[in-house]
Amino acid sequence: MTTVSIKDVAARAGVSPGTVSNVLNRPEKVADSTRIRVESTIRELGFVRHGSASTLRAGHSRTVGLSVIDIGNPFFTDVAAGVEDVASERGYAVILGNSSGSRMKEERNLLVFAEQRVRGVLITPSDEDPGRLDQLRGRGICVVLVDHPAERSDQCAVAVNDVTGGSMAVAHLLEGGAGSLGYVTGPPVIRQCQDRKRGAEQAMAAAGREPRELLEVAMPAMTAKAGQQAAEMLIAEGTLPDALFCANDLLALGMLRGLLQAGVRVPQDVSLIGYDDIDFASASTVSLTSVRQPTYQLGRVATELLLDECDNPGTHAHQQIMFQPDLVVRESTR
Amino acid sequence: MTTVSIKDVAARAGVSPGTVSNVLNRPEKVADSTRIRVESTIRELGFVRHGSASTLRAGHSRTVGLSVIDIGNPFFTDVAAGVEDVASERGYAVILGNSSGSRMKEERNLLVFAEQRVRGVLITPSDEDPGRLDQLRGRGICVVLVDHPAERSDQCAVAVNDVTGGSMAVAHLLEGGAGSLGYVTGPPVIRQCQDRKRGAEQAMAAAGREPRELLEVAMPAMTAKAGQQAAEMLIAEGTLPDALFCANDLLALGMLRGLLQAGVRVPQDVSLIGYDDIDFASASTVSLTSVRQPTYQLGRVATELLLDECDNPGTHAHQQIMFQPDLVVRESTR
DNA sequence: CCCCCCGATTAAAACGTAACAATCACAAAG
DNA sequence: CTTTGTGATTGTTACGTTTTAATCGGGGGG
Repeated sequence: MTTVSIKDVAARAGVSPGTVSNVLNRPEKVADSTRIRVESTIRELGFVRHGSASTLRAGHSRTVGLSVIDIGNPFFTDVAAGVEDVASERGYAVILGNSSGSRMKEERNLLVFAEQRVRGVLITPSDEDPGRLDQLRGRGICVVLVDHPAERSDQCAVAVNDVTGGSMAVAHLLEGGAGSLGYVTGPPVIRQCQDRKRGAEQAMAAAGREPRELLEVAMPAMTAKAGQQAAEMLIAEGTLPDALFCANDLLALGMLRGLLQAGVRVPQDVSLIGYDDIDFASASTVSLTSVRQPTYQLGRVATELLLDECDNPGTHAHQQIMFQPDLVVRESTR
Repeated sequence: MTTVSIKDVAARAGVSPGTVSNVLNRPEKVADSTRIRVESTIRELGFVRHGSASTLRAGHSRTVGLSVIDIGNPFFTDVAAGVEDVASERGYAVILGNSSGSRMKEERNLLVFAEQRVRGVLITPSDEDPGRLDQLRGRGICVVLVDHPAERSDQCAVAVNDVTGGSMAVAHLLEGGAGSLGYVTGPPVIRQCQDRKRGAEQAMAAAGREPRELLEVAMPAMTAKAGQQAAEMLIAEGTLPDALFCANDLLALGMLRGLLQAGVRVPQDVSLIGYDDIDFASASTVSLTSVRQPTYQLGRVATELLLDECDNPGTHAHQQIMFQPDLVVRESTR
């Protein structure tokens, strides 16, 4: 019940609190004999440093905040895995915030990060407003954008080229002999959705097709359920194109199920391509052609940039990194 | 850069720091007129409470720690969603730790929790050793077990009956006319795996079958990849039973893909049942029969118990809650 | 033998907030 | 006019750590 403090350790080991602090933070400053004695006292008493006191005094903590759009999407859990690995290698803890695509929840998470005085924030912003992020930077909290390109050069950002990815997807569908094309997407405010659409249109233009032919179906969520609803809708309306590009794999998997349930064969009747190449894409029975992103790397690199910025504010050079996606062809496309 | 403190707000609003603190923590104690004035000054100056200072002074924080075994498993993201919803309703933030099944990582996460002086910890323990948890309790940190029954009555725990679940699964396979039966599982140290196996054996005994007939295939991980490997192994060895019970849906989905790739028809040749009923279970083309758990509820209830224990240490009565699972029959079983 | 220096250690002063007792203003009761 | 009560506000102290400057104890050079 009574928590043991640095003073208790000091008293027990016969040294001053300052020395215990040194053992904890700059072991090289203290003589080996005392260091060993203090360390064993720490274990003996079960002392655990009071992170808050430490943060208060030091002015910053050993934590970073990670704010993602949908923790239920394997894409983001993979990113989070990369973040966590790098962070824990460097002695940082990760506070994970899930915005669920809601601006309000995102703001609440950022407030928590600010209260906790996290060292830095990794964020996949749910909209384009940079105001909140500048506010954080004004508080001395570094911010790195994840899966989002930087509009400006005074910040770090790690992204994957979604225009290229969209273009690759649709080019592949056209190569397969697609006649009519559809793009199944999420809320249009999401940048990823916009960019992938832009890429899709470019690919159509490059193939001498009229971009406006691309039938857009925007769903309110980017989940498997939404994908299945989209399938039912297209079939009921009789507007089913013979090639479909879904803005992520969850939508595509739902679409796949909806199509098959209605007796539509994939890929014979309809070609289907997803985005992200999540694990389940290859595990679905008609395995899903998809656009792979270096997801785990995205998290790793973003975190490395963030911690570099935190630890070397003087020499740090902002970087805007843009990865390229890969097309992974499987069974769901002709 | 310069952080604005409670004193700055006080000076600007013409009150004492104590009053600002009251506005923040006990608004009812302060006159409406001053409260409004202080609140607007807070907004004007962009003041954000220093969580660490607050925690240091108050002796505890407004955060809870959540330690899960595999954040890549949708089961746990669903649990996490329940946790987060309740926590944020009550003004708590969640620090998420992923143990990846590694005891060392789990310990590191718990250390972070202890350093952060979280108010309480929700944990799906990766093994049966209660030592670390008692240590936390010794520090005044409440602990609630999630998806794990309590061995003792001096703690809260929320679980789902895995013995019943395993039994339901195998009983269903037997009803479908299963001849030979297999159980595809993860590391045997995981309690969930053990309990589901026990249930499976009970169901066999109840049907007059010899429990030892159950072919156990233990994989080192509970992922789709591992499931597919298990399929390849069983097929290569020629020991494929005609009914398979997988310890979770990820294994089952991998198994499904492995079987279909090898030309084994599901459910005609092999009946397949998973566990957890994750979203992807119903989205896979041969939709997966599975054992559904009230996953989101698990997270919600556990968090409610935890916060009750934290906030009313006097009147709190420990509870051990055991939910019952449901069988969800789909296409993958006869 | 004195002085200086060096490494090791310590004392003391913050960091920003919460909580408690003390004070204040003021109105109602006597 | 004094007392009492009440609600609002303030002053002060402590939380546990880090950090800086100060101190200590010797060893070596002069």
